[in-house]
Amino acid sequence: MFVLVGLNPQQREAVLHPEGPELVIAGAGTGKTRVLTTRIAWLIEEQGVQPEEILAFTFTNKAAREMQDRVHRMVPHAAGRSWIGTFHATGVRLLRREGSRLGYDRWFTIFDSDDSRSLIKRILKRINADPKQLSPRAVASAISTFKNSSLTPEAASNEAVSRFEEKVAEAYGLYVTELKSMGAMDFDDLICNTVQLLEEHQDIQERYARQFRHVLVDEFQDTNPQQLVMVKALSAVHQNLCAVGDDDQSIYSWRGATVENMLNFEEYFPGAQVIRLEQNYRSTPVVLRAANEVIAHNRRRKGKNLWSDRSGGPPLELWWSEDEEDEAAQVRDRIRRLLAETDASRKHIVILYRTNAQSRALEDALRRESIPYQIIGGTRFYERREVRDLLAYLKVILNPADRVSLARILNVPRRGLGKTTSERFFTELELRGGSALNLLGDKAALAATCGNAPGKRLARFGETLKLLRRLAENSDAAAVLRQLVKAVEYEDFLEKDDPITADERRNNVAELVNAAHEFTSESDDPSLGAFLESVALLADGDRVRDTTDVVTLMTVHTAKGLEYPYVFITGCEDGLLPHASSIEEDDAVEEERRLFYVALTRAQEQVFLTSASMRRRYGSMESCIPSRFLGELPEDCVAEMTLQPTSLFGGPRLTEPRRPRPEFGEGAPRKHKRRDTPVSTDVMADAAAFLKSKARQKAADRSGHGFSDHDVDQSPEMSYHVGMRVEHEMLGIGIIEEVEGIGELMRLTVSFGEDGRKRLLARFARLRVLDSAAD
DNA sequence: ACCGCCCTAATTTTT
DNA sequence: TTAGGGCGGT
Ligand SMILES: Nc1ncnc2c1ncn2[C@@H]1O[C@H](COP(=O)(O)OP(=O)(O)OP(=O)(O)O)[C@@H](O)[C@H]1O
Repeated sequence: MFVLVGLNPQQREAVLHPEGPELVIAGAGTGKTRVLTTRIAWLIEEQGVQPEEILAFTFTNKAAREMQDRVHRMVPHAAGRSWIGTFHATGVRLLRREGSRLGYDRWFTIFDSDDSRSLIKRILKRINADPKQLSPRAVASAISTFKNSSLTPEAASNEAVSRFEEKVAEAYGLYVTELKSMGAMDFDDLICNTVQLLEEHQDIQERYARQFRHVLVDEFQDTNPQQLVMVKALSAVHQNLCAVGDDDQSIYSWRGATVENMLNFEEYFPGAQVIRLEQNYRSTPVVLRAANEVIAHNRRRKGKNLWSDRSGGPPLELWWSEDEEDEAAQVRDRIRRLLAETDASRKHIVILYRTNAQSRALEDALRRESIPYQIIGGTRFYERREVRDLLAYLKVILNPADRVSLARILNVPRRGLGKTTSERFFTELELRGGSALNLLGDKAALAATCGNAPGKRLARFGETLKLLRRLAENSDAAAVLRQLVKAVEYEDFLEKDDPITADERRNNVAELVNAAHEFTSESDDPSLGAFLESVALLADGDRVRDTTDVVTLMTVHTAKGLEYPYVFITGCEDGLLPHASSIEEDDAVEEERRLFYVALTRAQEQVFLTSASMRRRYGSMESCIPSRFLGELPEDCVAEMTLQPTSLFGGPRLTEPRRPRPEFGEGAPRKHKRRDTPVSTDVMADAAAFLKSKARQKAADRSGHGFSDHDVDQSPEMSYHVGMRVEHEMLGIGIIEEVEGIGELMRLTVSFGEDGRKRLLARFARLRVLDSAAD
């Protein structure tokens, strides 16, 4: 059985599992995905299962494509016939076919989160919600939670205990009705409506459950309750479910995923066989030990026993830096050295971070030195304004009932249809019901509701839409898009709108046209609807190119399931990783730790960790402390490459240096030394000795004070710290509550007793230091 | 209806 | 730092 070659006995057992539910629970890099793929090949090749009798769920479309390709390679005649896709893509596929049973058109519109948000915004305005209390964002996430726990608007309304919750429930109700009336589904609907379809229509459920003799799920730890229902329903007849996952890699609980799906597997699927894989094939033992050690700090977990028979491996390198620019320079220099000194090429290197905002500095550093890179995620291509405008047009062309998209394009490019006209038009439209195209074609009605001149302009706009709609009936997506750009003179609009950015935005338009072309030539359904669907379902991970030789940048979340020889984990600071919003809760910190674990276990050869002592946030500098997770790494796995600069404000040193520091002998123990000596000279000297690189110097110079020793201990503005008693000429005596920024930009929040709190620019405040608070 | 100015709030993570 | 909303002038 050729497909089994090279598998270890446990993997083999998992692949060859005969019938009934099976759970493969195993740590990172143990070959779970490989088992899943091989099992599909084996089922088809050896068990006589037809490719279309197989349903497999992956986390991204790219993973699906890869799985499809690999199965294809192992079993050529199976090409493209199995159902392999994400939960969302599979939901869409079922809903396109059977959605009419729920009252949806075959080409229902898929709302992305942005569309949902605009709809919610409109609804909140309509119900006079205070935008300060009810942000569209919060309501959107509440609605998502409702949907994922299959709570209807009525139920939500009944359960509401506060005025606030009532409003949210009200908005939820309107949102659901509006969506339905527009013939649109949001992301959650793609799952929830599928579940509804299967639950309410036995015949459909039975038909598909009978068809799918085998159901397989990758990354099972990150599925949500609705997805579990979907899996159950679709595997109900044959009960052949193979799920693989790793509870230590559950990192999406914030969007409703629950690891309980996996931990209670045997309860949900009685008689399930559980198989564990313990040999890691990906990483060096050093990386593995580091990862194991860190994750062992989580209390809520079923332990694992991961091992590797690879030998040796370089230690994890830990680089302390001054700020994010400095950090980026270190990363860039280290990459240069990797490329020069090892046989690594750029595509073997990934730079990971917790938040997309962190990519900026890294990107700048790489660009300056012309190291080619790709950024995955962040402000995605399909989120650019010009791209979204055009997509909105396409959505309206396909589905004129989509009022959210219609509202977006009504006056883009500007055609004299401003706020007033827009409001009148939509009020009338909602009053009448029916298609927007009907109203746009009714000149008398338009004139009556919006006035003569605006009415004419609306009618003209309607004509354009109708023309394009007719075109779309028998042309492909690319043709429609090209005609659209011409018809609305979109490029002229870009030029007029802002000549400075016009070029770049025109490029984005060209890129979109290009993407449509590519789609139409590659897809077996080149229609507009199919194109819009592919865009809506596109995941960040899908955009990872692994054929071109470039360094890759992405968030840790996006990196799940991938592997790279060299992994840089940047921003290892408390507040970032673990993220500030998770620090309060133990469970949340554990999820952050899993995130760190995921990051570490992406590495095949070596990990590089960076941690900055200051970081720009919202424009002003804030000091950072090292990530608590760094302290959880086994000492002998880590090599510190730079000295840990102490925060200018005497920030705590969470981790002790791991190596004797030749320059400074043993180094005085200063574990808990802080506050009493805000800026100790020897610490500054330590730092100064290390701050040699040009980038560092430059950054320091720009922020108004270099680390050159002469202004270190005299400059008064550097020695403010929280808890200090100070005197102000006018305001009197106060206590410093907060220190933000450095140098000229340093701002202090000082509490002056009865007189309240003041935020002062340290440079101008002329404060006299009375004394420091005792620790 | 449109434009430009100022203010503010916000960045976790994504299908 | 930046995007989006509110406001007031044209
Ligand atoms: N039996 C084996 N022999 C050699 N290499 C293997 C074997 N099984 C898996 N591998 C390799 O180990 C690496 C990790 O495999 P895979 O991605 O399937 O693991 P995983 O358990 O899904 O990891 P993760 O949970 O981190 O996503 C891959 O490069 C794969 O080719």
